[in-house]
Amino acid sequence: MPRPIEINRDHAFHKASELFWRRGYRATSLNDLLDVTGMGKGSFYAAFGSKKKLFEATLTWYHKRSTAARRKSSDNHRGLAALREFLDATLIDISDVKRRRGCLLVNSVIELEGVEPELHRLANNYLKALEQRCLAYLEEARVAGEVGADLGTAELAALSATLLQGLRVDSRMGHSREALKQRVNAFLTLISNTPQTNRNHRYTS
Amino acid sequence: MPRPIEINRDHAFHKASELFWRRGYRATSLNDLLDVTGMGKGSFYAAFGSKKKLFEATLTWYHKRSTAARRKSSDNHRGLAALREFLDATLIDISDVKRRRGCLLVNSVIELEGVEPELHRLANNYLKALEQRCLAYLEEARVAGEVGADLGTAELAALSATLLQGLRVDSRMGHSREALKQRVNAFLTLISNTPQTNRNHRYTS
DNA sequence: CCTATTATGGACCGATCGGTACATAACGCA
DNA sequence: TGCGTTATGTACCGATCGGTCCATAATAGG
Repeated sequence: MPRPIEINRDHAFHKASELFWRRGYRATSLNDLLDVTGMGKGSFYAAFGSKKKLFEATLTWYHKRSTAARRKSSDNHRGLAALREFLDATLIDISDVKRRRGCLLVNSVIELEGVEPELHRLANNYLKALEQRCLAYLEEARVAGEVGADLGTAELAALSATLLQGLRVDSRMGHSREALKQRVNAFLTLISNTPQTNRNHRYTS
Repeated sequence: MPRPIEINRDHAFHKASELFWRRGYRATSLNDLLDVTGMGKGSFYAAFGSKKKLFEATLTWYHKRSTAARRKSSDNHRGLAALREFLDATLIDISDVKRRRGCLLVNSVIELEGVEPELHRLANNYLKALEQRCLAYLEEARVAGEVGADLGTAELAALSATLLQGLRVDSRMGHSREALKQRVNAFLTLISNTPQTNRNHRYTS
């Protein structure tokens, strides 16, 4: 009886995420979203409710998508190799130097803190999940004896997550993919298996 | 003859920087700036020209100020100790967990890339200067034999800069000062003097 | 065909944006 | 006192914002 639904939500999320990713939440206007999705205003509000709700849905869509991509590429590895695949998969996402878009989650956390609390919280939660992934890989690596650093696994996971966030800022600064890869390599070299004897001292405070 | 100038530009920069720092460039309206500086609209435009120009001036003011603060605290140290003071001084700036403001330069680079090219470029340049400072300290440390990592000094400086940016994202995410300090300590432990023998392998690609 | 239901896009809304113009108040000096 | 200069606040501007409304187009079943 009714006219069938024509909108492709997945396509809309894809297009919207590109826009939010590159220009941020506030700088992306409703008209921009209409242009890029090809929707009319009526359809847009019928389908998504508001710009804010679309952004929430886009964040979730983005997170699921990139999580699936990373999982796929690191599934066949274990320990440090899996961590490396995990980091590399992230680099692919963020290191397009022409677009300089960084990471939608980091961008959102930075832009929206104190301005859009709910949106900030959502992006923040997704971002924190990454540290847990790092932790899982590092625990495997620790057990396998691949980790030589004289540090707790949780500390290493925290450091990895911070590094990952720094890389996303680097991307936004325009650094090349090679530069980012070099940083990842340096980090992995630092934490990989090294002897524990003869260490001079350990910073504590 | 004339009515004396009452504007305190330094005070205005200070107040404006707090606002831009916490809420970003676009989310800070002209009225917000007028409220916080106590200026009238006429005085504001006579003194600063536009919101954009005020932001540029505020960025520069902020950079000079924080550079001076860091220089002061690391001037009496050399090598790795100086790097540590440098990182700690940055933490003091960004790790107020109640305000979660992160770093004005990083926030601006993220928010304004692709939206306000000139402002982005300005913040980007100031941010890149930090890597040079890290490099200088690390070169001193290398000569003094304090660096044990099997990596080039430039690679370490790049990694330090990336870590520093990651810490600023952490701040925006609401991590506590202690959590940030732990990450700094972990990093310094990683790069400080360790034996070079027996290293398994080195990541290259 | 006709009818019911939904998608569509433009007209329109009030609010807010950054910025300008200007009349007025406050002040130092002669 | 009066003059010259500057600060101040408000009225106002056009543009744009997110969001609502509604007349119209499109498409299914009867």
